[in-house]
Amino acid sequence: MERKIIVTSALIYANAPVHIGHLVESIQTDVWVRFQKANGNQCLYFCADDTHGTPVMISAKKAGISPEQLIDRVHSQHLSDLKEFHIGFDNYYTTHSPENKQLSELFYSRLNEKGSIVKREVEQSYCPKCDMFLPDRFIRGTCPKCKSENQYGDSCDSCGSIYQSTELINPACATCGAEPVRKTSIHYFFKLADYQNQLKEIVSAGYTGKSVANKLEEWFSAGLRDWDISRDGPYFGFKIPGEENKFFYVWLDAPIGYVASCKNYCDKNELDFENLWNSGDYELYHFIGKDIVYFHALFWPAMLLGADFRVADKLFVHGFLNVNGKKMSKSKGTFIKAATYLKYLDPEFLRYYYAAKLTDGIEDIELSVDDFVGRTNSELVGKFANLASRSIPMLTGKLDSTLGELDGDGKTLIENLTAAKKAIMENYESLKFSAAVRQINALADEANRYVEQNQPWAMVKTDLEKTRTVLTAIINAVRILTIYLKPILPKYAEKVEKILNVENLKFADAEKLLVNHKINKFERLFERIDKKQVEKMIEESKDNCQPAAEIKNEDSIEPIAEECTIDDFAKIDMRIAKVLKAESVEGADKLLRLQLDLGNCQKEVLAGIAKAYKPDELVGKIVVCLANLKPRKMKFGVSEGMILAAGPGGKDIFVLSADSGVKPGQRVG
RNA sequence: GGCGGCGUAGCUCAGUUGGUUAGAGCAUGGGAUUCAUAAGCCCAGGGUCGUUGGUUCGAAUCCAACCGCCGCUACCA
Repeated sequence: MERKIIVTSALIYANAPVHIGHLVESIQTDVWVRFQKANGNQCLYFCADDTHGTPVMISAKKAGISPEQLIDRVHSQHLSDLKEFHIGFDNYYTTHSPENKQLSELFYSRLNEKGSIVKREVEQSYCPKCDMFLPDRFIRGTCPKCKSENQYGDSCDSCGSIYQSTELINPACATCGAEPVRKTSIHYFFKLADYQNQLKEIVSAGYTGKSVANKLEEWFSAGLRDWDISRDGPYFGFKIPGEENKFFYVWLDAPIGYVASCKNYCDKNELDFENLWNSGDYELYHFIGKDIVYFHALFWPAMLLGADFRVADKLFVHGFLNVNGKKMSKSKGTFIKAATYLKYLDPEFLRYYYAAKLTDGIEDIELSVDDFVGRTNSELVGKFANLASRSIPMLTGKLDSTLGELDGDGKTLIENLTAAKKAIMENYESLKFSAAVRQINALADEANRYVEQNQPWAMVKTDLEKTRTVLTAIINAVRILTIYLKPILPKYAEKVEKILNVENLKFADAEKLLVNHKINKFERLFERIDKKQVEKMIEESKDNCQPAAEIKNEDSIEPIAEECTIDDFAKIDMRIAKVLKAESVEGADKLLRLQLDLGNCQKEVLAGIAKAYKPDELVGKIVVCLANLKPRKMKFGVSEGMILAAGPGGKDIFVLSADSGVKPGQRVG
């Protein structure tokens, strides 16, 4: 009987590009979804970008664009990267959507009606200059334990200790450098403890695997605390109904994004959302990493329960990715972006490698570069692709491209292959992909041994029809192995289907035989990895690993600022100035020291334009100077004003000038 | 400090309820081949299964302590 299944993988945060760590989960989920589909089940895969919160807001500010522009751009990058890895979403949406807003408000109002929301005053760090509350990650300072400088507000990278941001020595706002103050505000809290008993029931009914359930047991016995679900503005997110400057915390609307993505899909395809999500007709599973178990095993099901939505049947939790025995590292070049990988290597190699490593457990998985290269070349290329390559061209070249029938030995081989189907499918179903890959490899070994024992290359010289019989067995083996690998290698499977002149192989086809059938010309299925490609990829990752938002983009247009009056403008005294002298500043690579003639006075200005202009180019030039700017003491001297310029930065800075005729000292207005 | 997890060949990992000489792939060495993407086949070396005790006829497997790594959490049991 056909199963109906809805699957989600964790939403990807819109602050950075997709990297090979994200891909563990995308690939795990996609393989499982493709397995379900190839097994004749209906399976829908929903995901989205997680777009709200302070980090997105600040990244957008840094890039000089609006958060909406940032998340739009990142959304298309994410989706195209993931699609290149053949992640077959049925819908990849965004949390910044009307559906998500409406659902977030619905969840909130239902939770509120149940009395699960309370208000309470909290005291937090606040940056008076940026005019906003600061999450711990946006406070930097000296670690109170080991005195390392420039550490995050919650923990120290250097000694690993955990502390409160108030304990930091010399705390500073990460964006502007100002010292944060403590400030109180009313926050909304979700009373998680109200749902403790229901959550315990869900867990004991098998919501998670055993090791995660143990972890949850710890949390239960420690007691469930209220969860702070509001943030004060400015905050990029959804406004809390009835509030002017309060927003839902990003983690409130993020998981609702699963539901919103489903809703959006239903609306687009004229399906009944209630039936899909709430009726119980569909099995419902979330794939997540172990870092977000707390949210998905406690907050999220509690929210669903409180808002009268259906809770998922199971949580599938995986571990982290390590590369060469260590956490992914930007300095080592192992923090590899999906886009960088794609420049050098075939996405199916990574799919295969991850599948070969993934189990149903929460252990971290290890990507060892040497192992990756070795395994890809020996298994994917040497066993699977080569099995096709050593049989199919012989049939097309010497035997009219036509398969014959099987003899006794051939039948034995094929029966062994089909007999393994059940166990392989069970391993796919229970997320033991590594076991499935092992089994499939053993079958490929058997098929390669069969080739060796029958020596079609010798036989073809003496007995063509017997050779056809042998090749028919081998090519049927190729076909069955392809079926087994198809969830992992969809593109490879497509190529094989084309060569074998068959359509859309499914698991049900493993019992069928392809006999007396004409096939197409062979094409190479994979190219082996040259280790140099991997080295280049790692080399490139060493430099090129800035978050997407920090990459300057020339055509990004900053949104127009808040309205101001003519009086506001009058405060700003801009004057025409002539550059009398320009010199580089020793020890500073971005600054030039300019001597400006302002008609009745001169000013010395330090301008950050050294990357764009040489000193000589500026001498004699007419520029616009902000003349009444408070002088600022800098490391290299006092700057008495600033000159106006535009552009994204670096080499692309353009100093404003004026048409001929103006005189130094004239006011701009 | 507390709780949890992990520790099997140079590397990546299997090892089902305790049961013959602990397995696979990669890497290494040798051999026979040559259809194939320097692929495939056969053979070999390589492990005190973190350490030490215990339970048992029998332990990689169960128990305890310790060591090492990782995670959560913290002066509160």
